[in-house]
Amino acid sequence: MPQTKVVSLEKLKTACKNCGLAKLCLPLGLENNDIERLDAIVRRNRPLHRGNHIFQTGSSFGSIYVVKSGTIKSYTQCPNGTEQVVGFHLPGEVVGLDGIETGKHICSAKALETTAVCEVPFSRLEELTATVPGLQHQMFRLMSKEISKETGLMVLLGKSTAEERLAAFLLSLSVRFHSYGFSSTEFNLSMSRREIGSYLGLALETVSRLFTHFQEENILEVDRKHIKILEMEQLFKLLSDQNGCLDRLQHPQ
Amino acid sequence: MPQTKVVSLEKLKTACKNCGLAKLCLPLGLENNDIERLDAIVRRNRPLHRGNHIFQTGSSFGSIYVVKSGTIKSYTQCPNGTEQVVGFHLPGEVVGLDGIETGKHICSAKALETTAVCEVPFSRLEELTATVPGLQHQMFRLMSKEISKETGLMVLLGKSTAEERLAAFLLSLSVRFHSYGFSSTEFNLSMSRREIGSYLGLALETVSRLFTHFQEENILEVDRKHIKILEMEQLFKLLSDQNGCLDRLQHPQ
DNA sequence: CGTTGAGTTGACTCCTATCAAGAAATGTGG
DNA sequence: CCACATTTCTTGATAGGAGTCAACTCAACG
Repeated sequence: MPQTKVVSLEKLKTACKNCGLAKLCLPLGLENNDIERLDAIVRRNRPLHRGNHIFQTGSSFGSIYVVKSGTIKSYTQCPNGTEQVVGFHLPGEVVGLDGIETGKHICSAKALETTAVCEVPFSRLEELTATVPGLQHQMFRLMSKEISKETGLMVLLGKSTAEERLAAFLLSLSVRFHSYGFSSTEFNLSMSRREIGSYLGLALETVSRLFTHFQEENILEVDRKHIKILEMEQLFKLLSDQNGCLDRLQHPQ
Repeated sequence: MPQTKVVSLEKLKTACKNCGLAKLCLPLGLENNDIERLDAIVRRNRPLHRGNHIFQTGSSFGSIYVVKSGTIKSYTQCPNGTEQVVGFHLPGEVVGLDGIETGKHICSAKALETTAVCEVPFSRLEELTATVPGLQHQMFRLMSKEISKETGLMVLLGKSTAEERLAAFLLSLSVRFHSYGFSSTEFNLSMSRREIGSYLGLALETVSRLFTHFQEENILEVDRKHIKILEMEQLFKLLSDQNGCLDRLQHPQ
């Protein structure tokens, strides 16, 4: 049935694109009906507005989420009230893997702007990974990637200066935007200076100063939330001088 | 066959204990022959001496490793020569999950003292997880735990003072030793001040000063590598003041 | 018994947090 | 649509925590 075949290939693309799990199934050469099975378990909820939560610390874990558009911030609330940002999740990236172990989420996740996510019920995903050849391995890979990020983070937060941290952050965003088809040199930050600072272990004032500093050096063009990278090479140089371990900080998934 | 049953239960304990994957199979109530299958794929290599590598950055990934005794340090080498310690792995803990994603290890792992590890060939483990009910979920949990550690690390490295970092480190060791049956208040550090500093994002001099400081405050008794915790409560207090997000920094697995 | 590496301690410097005030943007309600 | 309130961002001044440099002690080891 050649016609079915063609239809299925189309389905693959659209289904994967829609469910946001493209990275999960595309490299596999999944069977057509496997794609459909994967597609079938995905819930497409209505878009989140700025400030809406996907889940909160302590809430019971049931699904993982794939960002389709917008930005998700994951964070924890420290007892003294301050929040610690632990991740920004751009389109194509996965949120919620922290909850598998205990069955409860150990951080909260909220939308920084209007954001669409796909919900993948985890128990149903596990049924699939147990039966669809190769899908299990893809899940292991996905989680391994998250674990690898830790290495880059330790270098960044342990050894690097404020300048290096912001450079690494901007390059990370650049690469991730690019991999999803956006410009790698011009984009809008959906997070505040404070949130960037929290993520990078810096005070918001330091982040602000660095933006103006990078602008003075003609490395960036900054207009509030709008960023234009003028000298990508300069940003890279800021990293490679001290450490080159930052490559794996946050690659696209 | 009641007798077989008893033997198998014994086997469960010894097999799990030997292979170091106790945490992986014990909570499952695995079938007897499943235990044997898990046990069968584990390779028991000869003990490592201080300085021996399990794997190095860039080497191809084939197995994960479970520490049976001793300590493994995982680290990356920065271009400028300095090393960044990214983890210390105590008995019962797993090393090497970083390699799944790319098929190459992104850090090196070496023994800090005489150390015994079990090697679990990953492709064979994957065959098992695909067929043994529940084992897949345990693997997901194990990896989720590693991902969760990231959250604690970000708080620790992003927001905490030197004092808080060392307190968190010592408490983490304490809990992990305790969970494996060792004393929670008295133990030997297998890593140097420099390595602790690298892991915590501090200079070795700072670590040294903090040890003497803690000793002056009668929180610790320090004799070179030997540590005795006198005031566990004081250590906890150092954390809870600023942040209580550090619980999950490094729990036993 | 000299050599080597690890650890301690002191003096000094510098990066970045903190405090503070003003500017710009965003949101709100009449 | 405008005035007011609120938040975000910027910029400056100051202070403190931890890094760096350096000298010394101590233990390990051949």
